[in-house]
Amino acid sequence: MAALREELEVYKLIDEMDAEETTNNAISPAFTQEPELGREAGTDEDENEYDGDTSNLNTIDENESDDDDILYQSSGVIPANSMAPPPRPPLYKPCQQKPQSKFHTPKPVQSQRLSSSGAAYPSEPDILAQFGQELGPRIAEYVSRQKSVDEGSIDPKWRTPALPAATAGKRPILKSIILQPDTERSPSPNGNSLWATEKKPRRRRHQADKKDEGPSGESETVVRDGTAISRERITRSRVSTEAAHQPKSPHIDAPQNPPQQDLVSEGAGQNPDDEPFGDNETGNSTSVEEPVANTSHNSGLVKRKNRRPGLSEMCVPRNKYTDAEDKQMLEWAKWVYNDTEYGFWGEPHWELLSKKNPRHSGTAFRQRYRKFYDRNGGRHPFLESGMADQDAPNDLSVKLGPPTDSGSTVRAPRSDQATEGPPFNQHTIFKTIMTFQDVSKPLGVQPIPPAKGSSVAGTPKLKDCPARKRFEPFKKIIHELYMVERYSLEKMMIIMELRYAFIEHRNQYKRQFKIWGFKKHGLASHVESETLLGLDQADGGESEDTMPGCSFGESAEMRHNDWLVTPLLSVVSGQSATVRVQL
DNA sequence: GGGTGCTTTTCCTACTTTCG
DNA sequence: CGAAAGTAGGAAAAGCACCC
Repeated sequence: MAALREELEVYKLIDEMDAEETTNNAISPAFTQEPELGREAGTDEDENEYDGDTSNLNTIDENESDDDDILYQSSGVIPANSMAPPPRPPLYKPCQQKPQSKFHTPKPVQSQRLSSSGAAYPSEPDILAQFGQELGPRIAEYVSRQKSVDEGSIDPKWRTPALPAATAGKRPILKSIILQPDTERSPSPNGNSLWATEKKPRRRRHQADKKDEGPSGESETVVRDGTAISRERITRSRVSTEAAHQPKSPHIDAPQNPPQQDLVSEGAGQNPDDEPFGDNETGNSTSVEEPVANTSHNSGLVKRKNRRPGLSEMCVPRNKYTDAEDKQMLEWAKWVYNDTEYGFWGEPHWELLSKKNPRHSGTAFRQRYRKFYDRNGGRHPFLESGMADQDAPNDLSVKLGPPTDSGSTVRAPRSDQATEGPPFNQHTIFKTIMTFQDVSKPLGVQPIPPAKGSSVAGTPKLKDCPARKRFEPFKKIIHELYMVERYSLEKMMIIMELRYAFIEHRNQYKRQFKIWGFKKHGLASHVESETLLGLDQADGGESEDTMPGCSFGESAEMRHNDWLVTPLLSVVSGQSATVRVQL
């Protein structure tokens, strides 16, 4: 009992201290200490959970919260010395005293207990009788507080939602999900929780909504109306407006298969102004005769057919793949597969294909082919059925080809691709494409394995500006640091972060280096980067396509000024580096 | 440390379907 | 019939892992 009194005294002190704190800052302490509460609760839970003998828990409950344990010990229901480890640290009290915290979530088990039975808490006379006039009122007050924070008497719609994480991993699922709501929760006129997200009528697309809005959607509109042409794919593609208005074939009843549409509707009548294999660089004798795209048009925008509110009148036409392009791509894949040492799924030869047909990027070609590949049951379309079996091996050791010049080996196709796809007996590309349309399963049904390095857990959010735009103001600075001063990437990243608050992922730097041609390996690369930089300087040192809405704040302005590399560089590099760079 | 490949996510669009 | 909602596709961005 002496230990109990001592413990309660400590509680009192903490309570008083806490009361003072909560008047000024009620959220922060609760927020920071909440996890500790959960952790301790879980520990206790484990202790009780595997005790195996719940008879000692008497009538109240075997469910466990820290306060309950304290109360139980205090009430003598459970001998204090039976709890391991005794004595309990008095650290829990502040947590218990902060139920008003916004982050506090009542434990479902508590709610169940308290709400289901009015005798869950000892009555005040019982407490007084048990603890006497000295400690009894305090404990009664404590119990009263506990009752007050219990949401059992609160309308369900006003209750805070339970946090799954509060119970996951620490508490047995059964204990956390057994809510038995129908035992006590009174029906509400509208039982929906006020904390739940508002259910709005489904709108078409949130992006479209943003366009309807003012400032936030302004940049979008500007991009679409004004600078859309500057987008890389547009400038590169020079999309044919004629292609954008291709009449649909009336007998096409598979709207979800653009290749089929393209195949039928766009197969002829285009200007042969682009010979995919014109330079015969591939050495492929079966060159595609049909043109790939009409690149004579320089208008990147077409009038929107069904203009909706918030959308500009002009739009960028979809850069559809024509059947000729599909043919070209498949021929290209066949050639790469059979006659080259390129890594089949590697970027180089797809980029080369993109150079031949700039209407689509190399990545786009690869993705396009990937879909064909998937729809074909994980087989290359250009292979006969017999060969296809070799192409979709379960053995990962089987490779598609010899190592590439760069040393990278050709990867085997994904072994988990369906190997029982539809038979693929047609040899011609035309029939090949048509065969794809016969695949019963849509593309989405095809098994697509998660990437090894999938970032599903941390969903990447595209920033307001593409990386190219973000990097552009710092190009010269980065060049100076990375190429001239020869700082390592890591050090340069630190410098950029500390000095310019410019934080980018390491790979983003690498990617940008590749775009800019910044390579440290070899003098030629260095010269190349210098040349590239010089070209930009010829443009006035400004990026020609500064995206509206991309604000870099003061950091961006620094590119216009002389900047003196501060001793920070010396700190980072360990060398004397006071460099003045005229930008 | 630097470079590259592979994959997924996200954005934006066209097209189709549904509904008042 | 028109607008809204739904769906699929093209492309870029981004992260991770691997190799040199």
